Amino acid sequence: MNLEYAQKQQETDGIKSTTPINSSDLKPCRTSRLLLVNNNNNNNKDIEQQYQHLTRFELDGLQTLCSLLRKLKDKSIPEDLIQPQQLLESMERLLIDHVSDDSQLSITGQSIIHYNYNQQYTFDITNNQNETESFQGIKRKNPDHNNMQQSSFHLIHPSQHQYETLSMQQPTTNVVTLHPSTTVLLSGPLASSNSSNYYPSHHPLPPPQQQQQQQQHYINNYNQYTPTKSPTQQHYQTDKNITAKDRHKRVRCKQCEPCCRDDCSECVHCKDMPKFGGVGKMKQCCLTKQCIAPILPSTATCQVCLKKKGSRKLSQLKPEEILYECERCMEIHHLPCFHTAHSDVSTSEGVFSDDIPETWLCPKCITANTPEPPLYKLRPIVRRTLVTTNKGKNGLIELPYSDPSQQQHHHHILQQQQQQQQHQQQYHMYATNINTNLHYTDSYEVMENEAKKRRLYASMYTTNGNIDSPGIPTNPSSTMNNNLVALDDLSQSLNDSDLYIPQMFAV
DNA sequence: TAGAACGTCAAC
DNA sequence: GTTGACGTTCTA
Ligand SMILES: [Zn+2]
Ligand SMILES: [Zn+2]
Ligand SMILES: [Zn+2]
Ligand SMILES: [Zn+2]
Repeated sequence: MNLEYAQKQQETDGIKSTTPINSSDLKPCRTSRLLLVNNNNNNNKDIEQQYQHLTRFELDGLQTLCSLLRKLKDKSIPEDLIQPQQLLESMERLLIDHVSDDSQLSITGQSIIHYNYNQQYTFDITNNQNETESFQGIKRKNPDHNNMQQSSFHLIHPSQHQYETLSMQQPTTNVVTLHPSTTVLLSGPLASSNSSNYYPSHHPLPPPQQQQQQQQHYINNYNQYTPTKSPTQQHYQTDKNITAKDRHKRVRCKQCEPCCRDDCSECVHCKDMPKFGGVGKMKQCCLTKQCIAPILPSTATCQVCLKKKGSRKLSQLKPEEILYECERCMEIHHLPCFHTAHSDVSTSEGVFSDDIPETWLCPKCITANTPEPPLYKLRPIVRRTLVTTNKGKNGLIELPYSDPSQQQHHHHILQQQQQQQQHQQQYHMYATNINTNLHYTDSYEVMENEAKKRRLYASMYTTNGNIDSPGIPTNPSSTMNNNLVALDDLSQSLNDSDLYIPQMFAV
């Protein structure tokens, strides 16, 4: 079977060389860019029974992902991945199963991401008004294996003021959705897997009638969701509504790996700096130390309660104290404040970003179906992060050698962070924006710490270790078909120039 | 349209 | 007040 797939691939002459990017391969659902699997939820049976075709993007991306992971072998395996080999094999089987998929049939307008809501955990927290409310934390992992560094909390049903537990279920089918975004057009393979990973907090299946309407909507408005130009050429109606004033400034996190670097003294921005003999006209930060996790400034203000973010670190904040900026409408809210102000928006749910801290897609914009702005409309610092993750070949950006003492230092910081997080767990079990606080011990880990990568892998399986893969040998060298890996060598294509990106995306 | 320039803001 | 640099406009 692997051979068959490889042969078909040869017919298409590979991903990188000639496979055209067909706009019809783009799926309308643009917030679902993460790799997820169907589960056992009874509510989803009707969906499960339908065969889900994958797009060319999804297949190409998946194949490239498999290819890259194969090459990495035992390196850089996310710690929350229980059975990486089985996962990889499952992905490769998936490729084979879907090799004959029809891209046209993959456009259904229906979400194929589903969750299990069986398990719920309730916590009592105190909100800004010192009133105690019941929240329910969403967890991605099996509680037994869960630690807070890997879990996330997600807002659901704003009107209900609830957080709900989520647990990925073991897949019963190998249906995977990996929706492309416009950033795909800008980047190489796998861009769709890490461009801007949002994970939905709660996604109840709409009633059939609503589903049909939704589907019809996508069909009727397909062009709206299908870029026919490059992202920088697109113009959206919402452009006029969002002015510069709505664009709240972001500042560097001072914690991510690039932030920890020194100025390189060689890039154009460094050369312009007075300290390197320049005249200081450009006033931009060094190209090699551009932050990949820009945060809201301390002056950011909740639109409802008007409280400022203040100088406290994100890790010190209770969940209800964290400000979130919507990537579409640019509004900034505390979650409870959003509930209060928009209790009418109950048909949709917030979706949180794994890429940019303190960022989400607010229920209002989801309900309003606000189109995703083109990349060039994003704030440069945010755009940079999204593009950089793509530009970095699936996040695996090649980083300069750092001496062991430095690594020890960072490791120390990491340990401190973990202790702090454990302390925090005792009070806020679902407060986990930790994933956005990037700390690292080596160059690979820094990228892995970006939750999008980890979740991409981890979401394939549950953490209970009960992975159903009978008959699948685990020895990669003997069972893994190298034909699947033969298409490219991403690490080979990495070089220093990848670290430099044009101003359009760099600044 | 990409890169240069600069007003202005955030951090210190 | 000073420094760094974000977001936008300007320009070739
Ligand atoms: Zn530099
Ligand atoms: Zn940073
Ligand atoms: Zn507020
Ligand atoms: Zn919004």
